[in-house]
Amino acid sequence: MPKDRLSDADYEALSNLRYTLRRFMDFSTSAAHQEGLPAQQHQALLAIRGYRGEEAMTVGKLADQLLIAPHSATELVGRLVAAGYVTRQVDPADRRRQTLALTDKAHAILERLTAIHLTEIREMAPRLIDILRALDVTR
Amino acid sequence: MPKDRLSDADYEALSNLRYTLRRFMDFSTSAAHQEGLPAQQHQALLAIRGYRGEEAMTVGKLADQLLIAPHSATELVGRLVAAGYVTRQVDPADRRRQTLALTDKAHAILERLTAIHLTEIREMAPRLIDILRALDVTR
DNA sequence: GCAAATACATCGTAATACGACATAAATCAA
DNA sequence: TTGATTTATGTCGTATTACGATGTATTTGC
Repeated sequence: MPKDRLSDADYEALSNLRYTLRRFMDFSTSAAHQEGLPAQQHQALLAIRGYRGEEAMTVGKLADQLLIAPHSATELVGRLVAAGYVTRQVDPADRRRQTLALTDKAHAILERLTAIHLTEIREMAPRLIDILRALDVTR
Repeated sequence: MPKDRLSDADYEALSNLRYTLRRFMDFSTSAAHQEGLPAQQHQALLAIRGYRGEEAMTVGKLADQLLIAPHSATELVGRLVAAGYVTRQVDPADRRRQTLALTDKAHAILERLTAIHLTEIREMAPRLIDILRALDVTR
């Protein structure tokens, strides 16, 4: 029971959803760049900071969170360490693992970025919910 | 009145939001690839199809929709035309403009992709709305 | 009818995720 | 315990794609 046929309104609503998401992503990328961070590095910092409150993030778990291959996470972390945003140290419990932590510099930047993101999201949310409703209506 | 301070829960909720969005994007990218389409080409087809129901899309308006530079849209359209998904012809009303239209092949693929996207969105929506609520609660 | 603006196009470049491959540590079976 | 397997991370070359710089054609404003 997928449903009848797709209407022009379906395509339009889906297109609008993607446009809204793109604008959010674009806002986010710009905000990160203004803080001197590539978007993916910002996401890495957020994933580390937001990981179940405050558990120990590792390279592999970061890869899971960001939906990238483990070795891509390795490279990303390498850039973050080089830029002074993250420290990496061997996990004593399993010496194959590298635990990651944010530096003060990263905490400061991430706080600013998170604040403006919350503001932006609160502005975007009603529009987003309207679009989701439009898509569900056709159900 | 931005508000007090950011809590662990704020970071976690924002991180969860991004993770949910990434999974949707990842789903979408994979679905497009299974149809032989790079994600950005899929978005272009959707933007052309969904543009206010059925108006004439142009290279420039596509750039606006995709939030890319006009010349990037040119290149993207070039790839779409080469792959047989889009036809491009001079707009008689303004011969600087190129109007874009989908081929039957593109319509067929886009219909399949849109159908499964709607299904996926309906599955994701409740989770998404919960997260948005969590972010607003802290308001 | 000419300057400015608009729309699209071309080419070389840079960023980054990936594939292929490699290393080290932990686990498990005999 | 040792050796095979799995897990976690790392290295290097490559490919994709958006961009900057720049160029051409068309339209518009005065």
